[in-house]
Formats: sequence, structure tokens, C-alpha cells
Amino acid sequence: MSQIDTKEKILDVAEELFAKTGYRGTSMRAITSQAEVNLAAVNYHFGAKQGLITAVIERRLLPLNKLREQGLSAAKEKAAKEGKKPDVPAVLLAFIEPTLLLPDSAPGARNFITLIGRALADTDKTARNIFILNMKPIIRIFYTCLVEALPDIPKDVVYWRLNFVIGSLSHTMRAIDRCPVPMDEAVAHDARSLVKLLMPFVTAGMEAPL
Amino acid sequence: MSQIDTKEKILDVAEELFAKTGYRGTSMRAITSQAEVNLAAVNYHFGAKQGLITAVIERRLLPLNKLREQGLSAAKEKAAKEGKKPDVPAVLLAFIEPTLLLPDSAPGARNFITLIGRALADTDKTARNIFILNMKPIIRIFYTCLVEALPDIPKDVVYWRLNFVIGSLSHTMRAIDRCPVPMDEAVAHDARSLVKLLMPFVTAGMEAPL
DNA sequence: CTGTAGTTCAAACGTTCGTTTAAAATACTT
DNA sequence: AAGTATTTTAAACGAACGTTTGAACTACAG
Repeated sequence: MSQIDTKEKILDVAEELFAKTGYRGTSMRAITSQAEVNLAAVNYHFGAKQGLITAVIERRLLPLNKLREQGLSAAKEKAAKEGKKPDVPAVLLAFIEPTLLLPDSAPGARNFITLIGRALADTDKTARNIFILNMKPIIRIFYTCLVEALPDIPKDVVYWRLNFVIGSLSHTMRAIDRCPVPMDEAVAHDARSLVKLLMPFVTAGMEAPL
Repeated sequence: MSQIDTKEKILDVAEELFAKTGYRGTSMRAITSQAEVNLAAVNYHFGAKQGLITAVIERRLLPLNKLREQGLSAAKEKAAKEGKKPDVPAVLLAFIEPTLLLPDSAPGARNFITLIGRALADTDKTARNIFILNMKPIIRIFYTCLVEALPDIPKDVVYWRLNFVIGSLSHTMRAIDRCPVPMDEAVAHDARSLVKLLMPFVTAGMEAPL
């Protein structure tokens, strides 16, 4: 088995188990046995458990953030042709759409989205800090665009509303494979229809009068 | 030291530590040493660690849900006097206000709100199941009221929007003691102003056109 | 004061955890 | 094909975990 096979197999299994049982709740033995590699393989390839969760997160988060940045740039260019700044739904869509559509992009990414959905709420600082470190710059970019798109809303209100959006989005991400709060009704939820459901909600919330 | 003192001291410390470092991340030894009680005290008074987290959650969640129910009943009565059903902001306020104001009600409740804010996102089934078990009935009540208040919105859309609200709220609850996503600007956030910030957002989101 | 139920205590239990080690096996270069 | 570098392996490490135990201690009724 080549090195790359081992590393990627570990990453895939770790992604799945971290998403299901969290960072603390997933043991190295559970990862390595399901990945059918030796227990010491994680420490050899990633140094330690922390190095593994870092690699798991960054493997998909960096490309995702690139997608979000590209989407925002496209929206900016499109608006610039009419001498304007992108409006609220355009900005929010550039952030939300690549996120919720991620599970359709790669087979293993479905686990990743619930993992990331939990990251902000995780009590373990390891996963949360890695996540925040990677998210801070891009959130700042979107924040700036939202402030420009909402000239009548004070900056700190925009800040909080952006956080409300992040809260809704991350909660939805966690719900992709499981009803967020179980109800008796069966509720369908494919990724694309979730975007269509979430967008009007967050757009109206962002643009709401004070 | 009387039995009640020991039990409550354990509950207070456990509430604080569970909120800070999660269920798995908090050891019985950390709890008992900070509470200045014997290690075996938790097993004696609560049977096991799971019994402790159950007691920690239910101690404040049951009264909180009673407050929410009372608030909703009051809104229903008020609307009934005009032969109407309570509108969206009235329903949402009955859910949100007691929640965010909880930290001001009791000194230790500040820890509880972040604990509960994490509960839905927790990877550990222990805490999440206890929380969901206690929340399911009351969420159903509010869901029904929202459906009545939004006759033009399909039921399943209302369901998802309610979940978006829950996502925003729980994210905010986690942020009460710490910036949700750190920004360079200092952002003030006392409980009452958070209610004033969140309410227009979720109301507009709920009432948004399809 | 005596006896009983309730509570606290130090100590140890077995298990699981992340990590390390050094030898064995494989892959790659010359 | 030989020799070096990389990777895999089995075994063990010490530490931390939740829980159990039985004796010591406390409070209070008879």
C-alpha cells in the first residue's frame, strides 16, 4: 500500500468518525482499525491526533473558502458592470451555496459538512481553533461586503446579523444527514432545496428594518 | 456539610465545567476537586456521570420551558381578546426572550446558556438526547403557533425556518460569553440588547416571501 | 447514650486513551 | 542486485478515565 493510499484512507475515515462522534469521542484505535492501517500510522503521517484533525479540516475547508471567494468576486464583477456593489442576496449566496452544495461535490464531503457544522459549537478547542483560524479572514471579507450592501444598518448590527446567518447555516449543515430537531413529519431536504429555503430567510433577516 | 450543599455544589461546578469543556472533556475528578467534594460523591448522589449531566440540564431547562410556555399562553390570550391568533414576533419573543434573559435570572445560569447552546451541536449523544427529549414537546407547540401565524407559508417551510431560528438562537447563546467569530472590533452584547438584535432578524426571516 | 440510616472518605479496580519504540517489511535509487 | 530511505508492524508505555469498595464519619431518633 502506497503512502498516499494510507494517508487518504486515514483522512477519509477520520473525517467520518470525527463528524459522527467528535474529536474527543473518536479514538485513534477506532480510526486506524476502520481504515485498516496500523495504530502508529496516524502519528507517523500526521505527528499526532491534533495534526490529523487539522489535515481533515483543511483538506476541504481551504478549497471551500476559495470557492466562496471566487463566488463573491464574480458577484462583485457583475455588480460593477452596472456601477454598483453586490446586493445582500448575492453576497449571502456566494457564502451559502458552495457550503451546502459541498456534499454533492465529493463522496466523503457529506461527512465533512456535519463536522464543520459542529466545529463552531465544539467544546474542544482543538477543532474550533483550527476552524476559526481558517474562517476569520473570509468572514471579514463577507462582512465588509455586507456593510457596503446595507448602508442604512449600523456596522455592529450587521456583524450580529452575519453571526445569526452563520448560526442558521451551521445548524442546517448539521441537519443535512439528520433532522435537526426531530418532528413527526417527514421533511425532505436535498442540498439544493435547502439553499432555496435558507436564502429568503437570511436575506430578509439581513435587510430587516431596525 | 449537608447533602443538599454537596449536591448543589456539584451541580454548579458541573454546569460550569460542562459548559466550558463539554461532557466528554470534563472529568469527574475535575468536577469533584473544584467542588471540594470526594470523587465518589457524584456516583453516590447521581448514580453516574450521565445522571449528573441529566440533572444539570433539567434543573434549569424545565423551568425555562415553563417560562416559554407561559409567555406563549399570555400572547395567545392577548391575541384572543381581539379574536386573533398571536403574530410571528409575539410567538418568537415568547421563545427567545426567556432564553437570552436566563443568565440574568440566576448567577450560575450564565454557564447554563452556553451549555444548552452547545447541546444541539454536541457530538456526544448523552447530552444531546437529554436536551432533545426535553425540547421536542415545546418546539412542537411553537411550531403549531407559527404555522397558524403564517397561513401563506407551507408547513414544511415553516418547519425549516423555525430550525433556522433555533440555529441563530443557539449560536447566539454560545456567544454570550465570547465572540462567536472573533472580529477586530469590540462588540458589546448584553442579554437584553441581544434580544433586540435577534428579534427583527428572525421575524423578518420567518415572514419572508417565498 | 445507643443504634441506625445517611453521607463522606481514601484507595484501588479494570479499561481505554495517545504516544513511543525498535525491529521488520517495503519502496526507491544507483 | 545492493544499499539506502521510507513505511508498516507488534508491543509496550505511562497517564487519565468512570466506577466500585468497605471502612470511617456524621446526624438524628429512640
